[in-house]
Amino acid sequence: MSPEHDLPNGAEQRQRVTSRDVAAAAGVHQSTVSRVLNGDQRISNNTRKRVEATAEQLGYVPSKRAQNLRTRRSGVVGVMVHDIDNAFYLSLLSDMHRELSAVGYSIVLIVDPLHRRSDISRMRHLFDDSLDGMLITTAMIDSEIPPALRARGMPLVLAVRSMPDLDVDTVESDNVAAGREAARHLVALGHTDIAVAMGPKETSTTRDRLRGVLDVIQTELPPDRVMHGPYRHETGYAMCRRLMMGERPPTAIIAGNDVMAIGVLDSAWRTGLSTPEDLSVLGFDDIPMAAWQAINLTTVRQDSKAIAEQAARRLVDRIDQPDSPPHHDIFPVSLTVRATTGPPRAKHPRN
Amino acid sequence: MSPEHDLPNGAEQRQRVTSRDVAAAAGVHQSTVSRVLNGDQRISNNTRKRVEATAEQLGYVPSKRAQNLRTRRSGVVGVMVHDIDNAFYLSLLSDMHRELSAVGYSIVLIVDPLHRRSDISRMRHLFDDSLDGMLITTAMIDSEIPPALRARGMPLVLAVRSMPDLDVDTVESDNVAAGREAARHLVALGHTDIAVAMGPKETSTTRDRLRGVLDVIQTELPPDRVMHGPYRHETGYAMCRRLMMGERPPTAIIAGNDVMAIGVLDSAWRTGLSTPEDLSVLGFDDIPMAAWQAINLTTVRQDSKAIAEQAARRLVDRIDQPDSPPHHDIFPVSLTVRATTGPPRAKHPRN
DNA sequence: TTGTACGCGTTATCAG
DNA sequence: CTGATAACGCGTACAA
Repeated sequence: MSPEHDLPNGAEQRQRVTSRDVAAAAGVHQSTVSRVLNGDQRISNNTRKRVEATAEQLGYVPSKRAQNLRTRRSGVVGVMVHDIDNAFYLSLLSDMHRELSAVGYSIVLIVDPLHRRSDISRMRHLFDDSLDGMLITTAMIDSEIPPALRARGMPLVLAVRSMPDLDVDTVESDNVAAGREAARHLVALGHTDIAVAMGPKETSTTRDRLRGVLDVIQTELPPDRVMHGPYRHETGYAMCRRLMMGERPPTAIIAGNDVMAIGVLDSAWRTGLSTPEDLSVLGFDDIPMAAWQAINLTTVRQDSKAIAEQAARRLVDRIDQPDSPPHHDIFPVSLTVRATTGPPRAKHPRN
Repeated sequence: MSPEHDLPNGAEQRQRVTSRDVAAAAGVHQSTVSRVLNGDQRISNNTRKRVEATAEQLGYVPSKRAQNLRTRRSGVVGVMVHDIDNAFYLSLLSDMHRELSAVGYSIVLIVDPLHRRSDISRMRHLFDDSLDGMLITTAMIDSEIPPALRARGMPLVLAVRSMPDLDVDTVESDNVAAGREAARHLVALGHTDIAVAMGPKETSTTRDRLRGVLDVIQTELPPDRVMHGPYRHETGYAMCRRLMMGERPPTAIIAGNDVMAIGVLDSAWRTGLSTPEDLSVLGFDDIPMAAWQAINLTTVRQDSKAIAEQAARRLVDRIDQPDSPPHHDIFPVSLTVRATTGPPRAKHPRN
């Protein structure tokens, strides 16, 4: 970026109005102006009115930069998300924003690329003092950033995904229960050959949902029935292709989340399979799109709004009370049955 | 939020390491530390090494807050978007983030609620000096914020939507051409009764696309064939319902954007209509979802990546050169024909 | 009720 | 090549 241009050139016309200017114009001291604007009670109504009037008239707005330095707070929290193309993370972001801006915080976006490891050196700016706290939705089991931030004393909340080895405020769904619900539903329908097309092994969501599924199935899944990959549409697409082109395609696929499940559906439909007759498909999250007529996906609902709001509240509390013991909030999930799951077709060789 | 707690209580343990601490430990003056970390050339290799070593060892990170005050720059730009549930705005945000963070800027999210007017008093924080610039994607023809920001000398770029009365950097698609492409396609297929289910009247996108459509149709559309509403899925859904339940349903609907078009499709399919036999549907943007098998929407593509990147570059330039003349970039669009448009069914009364 | 004085942690200018 | 010193614009204890 350009260095500071030396003094009175073009750009300098728009000098800011400072509290000193207001003070001079109102015939009081700068500190009085400061007091008035901070609602100090012991200011006479008279001067308060006068100061407020001249401030208004001069169009004075206090310098956030100076306030930040002085108060050692910035009123800004970072929210770490992945490359954003998942409706779940979007509404999460939006809900967090509503909750945080209501209490005076702004949000800066920290994008943790889904594909490549976010090394700590590229994230130096998280360690300057520009943020009052961080909300992290992209934690992996072995992420380096969260422990590093914690060691630095940065107020921190993990949302959606947890880290077993890190004792910080965490807000997530009961993903083991989610996995169980999913598997129970399919087993109850009569499926015996279920494949799982999950997200990355290193995430707590994947690990927990998978554990829930295995709890119910009660038997190890053969290796070709368990796949892992990024939480993306195209991952689901590719996994479904691989599974259904194989020797003995499964009768049901549990996808890592709705976006992947829709990728699975997209692939299935494109190759002429119909759901649920040829294949049952089930996701997690219940993003709005899952309810659309054209998709109509059976899924295990996760309450993203509750998670977002609770995580935001926990962060605000943590900033105010850095030393209180961490909380771990777990929200319930619920199965929503729609049109992509049904009994498997009676057994006979497909031609 | 909590006031500053008086001194040496709990939270104060984690005092920041300052350049003074480093200076003391390295046996130099604080200003030397500053010079080393800013890569000043006239520092002896000897002391440079020593200072860098002790800085590293003490875990020193320069205070952004102090830098901001001193340099009068924050390295933060605001990006104004609507309540985020449109994939188009999401990828826009993500692309802008990539481009801006590459040159050292952070992004703070400003959410302009889609439903209620964002009055200027609720947006006071845009006028403190915490932002180096603003990228606005939510401009309406009569928005108050952009002119107010401009009057204050805030570097400003309008992306996606323009404001005819405001002479600032603007980056948008050729929406008139987009409207023409849409109408030409349907007319060529033989449609003569086309309805438009557009976005808000007060947006340049709506206004321009509608103008393009009328250019081609060459006749005024009857009032019941033109509808306006927020750019949302449910708006498209409701409009389709109203249109198709009426006396003489149209044979084609041009929707304001893809999200609305998908709402239209959702409604049509839910009531048993099939596309394109009973109804042709066409959108704008070409969001990724439009290409999914389950949707397969004919749409006029808008190059959101190019717009995002160009807008980001323009803003960076504007911040560096506040007084250069504004640019107006217009990107071409292109029709993508998929499965939701076709010839109208031969005329006979529906039963 | 208000003015005085100082410091938040840097960057930048001026000496030496 | 490096040290001393002055801002940047505010909040706040202390004095009056």
